[in-house]
Amino acid sequence: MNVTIKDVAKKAGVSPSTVSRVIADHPRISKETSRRVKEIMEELGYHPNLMAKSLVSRTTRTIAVILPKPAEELLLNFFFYELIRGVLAQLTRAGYDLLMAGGSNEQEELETVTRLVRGGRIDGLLLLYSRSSDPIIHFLRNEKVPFALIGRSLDYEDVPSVDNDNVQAAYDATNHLIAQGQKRIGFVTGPTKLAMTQDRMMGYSKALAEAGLPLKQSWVVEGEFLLESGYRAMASIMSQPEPPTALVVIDDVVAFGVLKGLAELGYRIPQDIAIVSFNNIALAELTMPPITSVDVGTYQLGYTASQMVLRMIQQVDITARQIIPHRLVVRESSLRTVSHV
Amino acid sequence: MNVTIKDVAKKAGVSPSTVSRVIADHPRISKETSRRVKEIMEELGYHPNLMAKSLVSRTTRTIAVILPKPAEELLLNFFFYELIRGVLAQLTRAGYDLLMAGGSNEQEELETVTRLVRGGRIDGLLLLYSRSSDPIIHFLRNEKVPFALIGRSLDYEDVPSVDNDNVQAAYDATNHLIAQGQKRIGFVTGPTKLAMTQDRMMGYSKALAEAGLPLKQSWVVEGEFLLESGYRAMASIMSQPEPPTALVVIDDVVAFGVLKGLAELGYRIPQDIAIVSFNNIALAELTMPPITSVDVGTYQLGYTASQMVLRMIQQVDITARQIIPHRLVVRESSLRTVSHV
DNA sequence: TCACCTTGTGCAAACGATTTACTTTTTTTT
DNA sequence: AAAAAAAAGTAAATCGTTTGCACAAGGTGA
Repeated sequence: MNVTIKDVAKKAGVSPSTVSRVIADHPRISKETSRRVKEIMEELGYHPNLMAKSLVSRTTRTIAVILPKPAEELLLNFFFYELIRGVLAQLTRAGYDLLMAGGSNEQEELETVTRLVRGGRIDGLLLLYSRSSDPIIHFLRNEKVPFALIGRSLDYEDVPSVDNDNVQAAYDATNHLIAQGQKRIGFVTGPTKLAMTQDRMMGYSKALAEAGLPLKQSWVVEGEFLLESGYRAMASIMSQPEPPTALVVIDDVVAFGVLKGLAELGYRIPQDIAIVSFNNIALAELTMPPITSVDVGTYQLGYTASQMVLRMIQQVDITARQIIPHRLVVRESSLRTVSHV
Repeated sequence: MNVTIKDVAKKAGVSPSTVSRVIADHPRISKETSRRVKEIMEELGYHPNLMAKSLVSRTTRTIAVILPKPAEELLLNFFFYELIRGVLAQLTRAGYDLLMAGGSNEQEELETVTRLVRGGRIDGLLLLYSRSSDPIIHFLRNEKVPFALIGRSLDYEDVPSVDNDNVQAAYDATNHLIAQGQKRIGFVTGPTKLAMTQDRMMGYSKALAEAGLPLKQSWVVEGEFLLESGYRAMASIMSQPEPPTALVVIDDVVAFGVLKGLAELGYRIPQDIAIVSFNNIALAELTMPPITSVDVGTYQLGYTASQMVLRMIQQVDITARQIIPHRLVVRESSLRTVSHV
């Protein structure tokens, strides 16, 4: 059996309440008593039972991250890991633990969230994505649980969230291609349910429109955030009579697939097809050729979002949407004139 | 205030104990009562308080993963994510949650573990690495907490763990280079404190010895599991009078750095320097050239280790060491005769 | 009919902390 | 030196469950 607060109290010749106050550094406790009790805690190797503590304090010092749908698939995308790195950094700094949970479908996800929230297992949570008409967001608002979104809610304006200006980001990326003289620019996109996808699509079409360039529906392919998606998209998009000569790709990992697909079809990059993508994961600079990518400050996104949740837990009322700046990192994959190494 | 078991009891006109028994599907409860109580639970949106539950049951359905030292750095290596994917898959399957925690140095790590274990916050845990004379392992054995290691303990024989046969893996990798006619084979290694590093080093030297090839100390460079490590290693290793013509690299990410370093120095791969590395992360096939890598079944490693912990929680006594098979995946980076695409 | 199961339920004591409201002791003020 | 105020500590209630034991009612075998 573990050593409890009573054991410490008995050995120190004081009441449990006193020990509790010593732990909490309560001012009512004399220097001398405090010292003695602490010594005994040390001696007995006492550590407070966190469950008992949570039960009475209604607090757990734990934040949950909900892993969407097929967590396994999702986690194949390094973007999320970089995000989690940021989250973890902020949470450990603040002395919070991170709980990862999920479900295998939307229904199960909601059940998990309900279990954790109603069950009092967590103090707040973080959603790593934002899709339209999400029942989880609805639930969390009703329960008034501190939570923040990475991305933005398509349903509610005032959900605390951390996001990029994805419209502008895609606008910049597309304009970069246009500046390189590209005229036939396609888009390999993600699930259209996601806000991020919709925003980037909008920036893309805005740039095309302003430049007076055509947006052909056959140049736009939808997929998942997976390598295979990009890979498969190439077969279809390049087989049409007049294929694009440049592609905006929703995500680096997808772009890796695009690269692989194009290589197999015998296209050279960037000479035949230029590529720009998003997220700028570490490996974007290691492919051949290195990929031009919009750095969205992924780590910052996670770090800031956690900070937001932590603030909300401290009763700070937040309904803000915070924007993390992006930055186009130009590499070989998008350049018209290239001198190969 | 949340709805408690008492609220349900009152509304159903039964005692809290009865409600508790309904939840647990106790056989002594009548069909009729059970039905009525369940109906009311549904109606009130009742969810049991997990903290109270844990307090009395001394169980949390949570497994912790301890992130070593500078978690931030560590997480730059994709190997760990693949590991965590496996862990997560197993845990969610079994209805367990995953808690991630860590510290910024060995001392803090131990404190975190102590807090979680003594504080009763977790049912078991998983260590993602194994270094020599680790105080955490020592602590966990004393406390008799269910835990498993990925890798193997250098201090104790009987620590439940899941590992590869790293000696054999490195032996195979090195022999592959030898079979390609390589005579001057170097090794870019990881922290020598880790069992994995030591084992691979051994397999490497064994293969060289058997083939009657020299092992020059100046061909062996130690580093971290980081891209920079591999990158920096190249400057020193290639500047010597008789540099190696082939390299065994401890990890794919490090190999990425190696590739980058060699490219900058003007070496061609594999014509000038052949490369073999370990872990076979998804991106190993996307670099230019694609990297020959030993697939160690990373996902399996995580999956199996979690399973082991779960079994131990179910009182199954485990002191076994389980070996996950490895497999050399040959790609361009190691081949002597190459026809470029 | 009686002693004895079986079945269904309730009471109350844990689990290990925190916290409110008191009590006791010491110090200060007048 | 008495009264008031401050300091230090305690007892007991509470958080929301589970569970051992008691008990009532109905059924069974002799």
